[in-house]
Amino acid sequence: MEEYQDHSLSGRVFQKIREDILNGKYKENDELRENTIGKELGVSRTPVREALRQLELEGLVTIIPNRGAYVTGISQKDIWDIYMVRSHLEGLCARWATEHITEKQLEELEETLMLSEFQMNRESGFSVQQVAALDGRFHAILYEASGSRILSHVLTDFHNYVQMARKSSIVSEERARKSIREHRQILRAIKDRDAEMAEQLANEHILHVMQNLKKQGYRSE
Amino acid sequence: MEEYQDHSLSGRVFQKIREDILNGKYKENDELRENTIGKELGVSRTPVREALRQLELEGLVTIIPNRGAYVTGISQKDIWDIYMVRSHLEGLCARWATEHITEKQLEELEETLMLSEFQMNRESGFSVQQVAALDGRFHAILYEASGSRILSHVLTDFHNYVQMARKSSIVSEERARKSIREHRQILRAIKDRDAEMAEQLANEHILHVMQNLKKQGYRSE
DNA sequence: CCGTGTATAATTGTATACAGGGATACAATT
DNA sequence: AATTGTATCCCTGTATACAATTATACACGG
Repeated sequence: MEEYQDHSLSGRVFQKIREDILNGKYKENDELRENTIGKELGVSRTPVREALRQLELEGLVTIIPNRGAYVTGISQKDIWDIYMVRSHLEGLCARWATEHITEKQLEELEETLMLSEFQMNRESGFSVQQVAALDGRFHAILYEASGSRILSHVLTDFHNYVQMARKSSIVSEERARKSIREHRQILRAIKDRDAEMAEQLANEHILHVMQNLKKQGYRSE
Repeated sequence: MEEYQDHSLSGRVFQKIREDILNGKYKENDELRENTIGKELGVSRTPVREALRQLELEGLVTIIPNRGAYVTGISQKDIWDIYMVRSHLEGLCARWATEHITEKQLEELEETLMLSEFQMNRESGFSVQQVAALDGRFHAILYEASGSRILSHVLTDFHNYVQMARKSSIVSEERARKSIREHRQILRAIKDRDAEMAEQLANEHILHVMQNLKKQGYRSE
């Protein structure tokens, strides 16, 4: 989708700065000087500027004209808010997906889910990385299946946000298993063409993820 | 909020191109050449580039590396989708606003609403421009009052989208009156600290706006 | 000692220059 | 005639240069 970013310098700079903000290298209110960042990354100011302007639009950076760019950061409350918003929208997404999903997408969901279940049952234990990637994939397919560019766009954005920001938080095995079971239920509802049920399940699924995060005592820094 | 844009050239270019996409000057799949646009606006390529990169993030433009920027546009379905998403989120927003609103914000809402009602009762007829502006203001205050940067951000974005895109559509006097009555009800629910009611009313409000638009036979081009 | 004003440095804003990739047109070959 | 190769032009990607604005330091006056 946005893979093109890898090909352009500004794209890579964009991703790098974004990462550095979300994982805390740049902290709240830090000043992001174009020259400094450029030298650090071995590029000129131009790509850095373009990246900063994009980050400004995403809300991660605040630009004061003729003054500079400052890290806005993303607070713990922001994370909770995103989960609340997501819970509503993932519900809507599951509903629409139920109505628009293609056979191919159903298969992809099934495959992703089976891989997840397989990962969880490996004797040698499961790879957190792998499970997280599969989780992301499951949701991404669902977004796509909603048939709504708009909805998909905003959900993908939010997903990225929390995905990166919660990397530090530990995912318990118990929660991982439960999460996959919930995915399974959602998929079943979609296959049954029960939009109402899919919506409710997806809605609750996000709330559960959030509750788990809260229980684990997530802290932003 | 984003008024700074007015001060920088790239900001103005950004707004200009965005406007020209939303009001149809640039049509779907049109190629946006940096040089051409730059010459049209009397600026160099640099601000144009920055603007295009930002628009790409907003989803209005698609950039193919080493090829160019193309208008993605916003279809009629996109508009409906936005209204559906908004209806969910405005509900959530009203709920949170009920819990977080300040006295000052309550007063601002009241004032905005009274001005709207005044506009509608003028003997010389009402100014569509004015009423639309007040409508926007009412919602903006509500977004702010939610106390959620995240929610406010996404709702503002969507509001701008449809605001600009539906400029062509005619707003009936009947609908305008009804809309203001609905605002009045929402405000009452918030004042009563009835979050449940506020959520439901705000939710329905957006759906009504959408239904009205549909009835008027909105067409994208 | 504090505030104000001015000069200077640093940083952003914009334009231009240069390098590289892709499209098009035309020629050559099959 | 069709397809492929190649040269050229145009456009984008990046760097650099120049202009404008803001921050900093220091001197001067109160």
